[in-house]
Amino acid sequence: MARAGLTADRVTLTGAELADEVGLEHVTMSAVARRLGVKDASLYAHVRSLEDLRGRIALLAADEKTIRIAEAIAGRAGKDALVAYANAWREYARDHPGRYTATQIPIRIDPELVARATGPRRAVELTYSMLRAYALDEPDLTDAVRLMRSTFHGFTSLEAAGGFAHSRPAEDSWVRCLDALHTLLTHWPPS
Amino acid sequence: MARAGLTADRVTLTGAELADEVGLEHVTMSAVARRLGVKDASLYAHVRSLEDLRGRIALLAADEKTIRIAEAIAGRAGKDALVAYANAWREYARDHPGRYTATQIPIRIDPELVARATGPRRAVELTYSMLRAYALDEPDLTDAVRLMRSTFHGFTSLEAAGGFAHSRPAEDSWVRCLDALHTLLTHWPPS
DNA sequence: CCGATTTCCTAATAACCCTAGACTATAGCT
DNA sequence: AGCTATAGTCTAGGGTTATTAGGAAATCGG
Repeated sequence: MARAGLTADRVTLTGAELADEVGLEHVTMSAVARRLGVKDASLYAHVRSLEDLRGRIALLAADEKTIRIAEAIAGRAGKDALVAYANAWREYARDHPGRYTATQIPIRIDPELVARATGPRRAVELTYSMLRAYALDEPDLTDAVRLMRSTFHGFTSLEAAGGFAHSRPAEDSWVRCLDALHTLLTHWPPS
Repeated sequence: MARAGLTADRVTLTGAELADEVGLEHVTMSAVARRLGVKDASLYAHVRSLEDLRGRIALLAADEKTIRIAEAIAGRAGKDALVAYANAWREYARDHPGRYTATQIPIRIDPELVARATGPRRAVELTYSMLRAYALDEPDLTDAVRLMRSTFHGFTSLEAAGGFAHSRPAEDSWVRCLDALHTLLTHWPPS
């Protein structure tokens, strides 16, 4: 009986792939086990529970998204950086809808694992870096960071849920929203 | 054996209450049936499936949220309306976290039921109304509507997920973001 | 090569979703 | 009041899932 060579990371990755294909809510222990050619019970040697698995998928997604954004904004500043950041965010959500929804659930897993995960923390730090050229001081900077993150998340989330099924292409609105955010940042604090 | 007096609406409402108390993902047919003092199978006379029930909760939430917003912005215009709208949105999400998350899932239920539901459609229309005083023309108006909705949804969603666990109170950033959006709208289109 | 550990399995329990078919309360009709 | 039709509820049961317990086999450190 050859071993399947499971690890926590492989289980997580399989779950993430499944999430992108069939939606996060259909990621079950059974489905992941089936795809890995293994019995359900075997997964519990690597993952504590289904909720734990979902949390790990969320952390994986946060890491991947952070890396993409970091690459996108490297060597850019100002509006250039803003647009690159936002597009990287949106494209990650498009490319990996299941993983992206995983990032929306409150993480309720092993705190030690969360502490070791650099993704979420670095993601916020990157947002601060991206705004550097706008030269904001605290607490304005934090407010601006939160506005950016809220808008990016809200837009991609509503778009994914089919909220923009109107006539006007979502793409056009997206470009316009980025223009607006740039204008806002250059005139911060709002008068 | 007295009848329990079930209806689709009563089942939906019970599910919604449960969602707010224990989270939407823990709303099960069994749990709803238990709360109603009824067997699981009895629910299927009123609701097609669990997914159908979730969809109905989403529609209920959309209706309720729309009503709250409509009351909030009645008789207001300009920034006054903007702030009232946004606060009503955020407070609904705070008061009914389970129902609010239900509104985020793509609705995949009986199209006839969706067509009869006025909530989601009216919600978008209300956003247009709220922006009336800013006197925008299409397609700028649609872009602005989408930006508003994205930001409101994104902020409340991130806040609910614990994304603003920083030092600065989320409330302060919220107020500042609304200032920013108002400034943006008065200078639209962004230069 | 041996003992310890890890990996994976079988087996079992409990919860859950959902269907089919039987039964019963209620409303309308005569 | 009785009869009938409808609709509301239940019992029974099949299938899936999450999770635990304990056993066997592959792997690894010495």
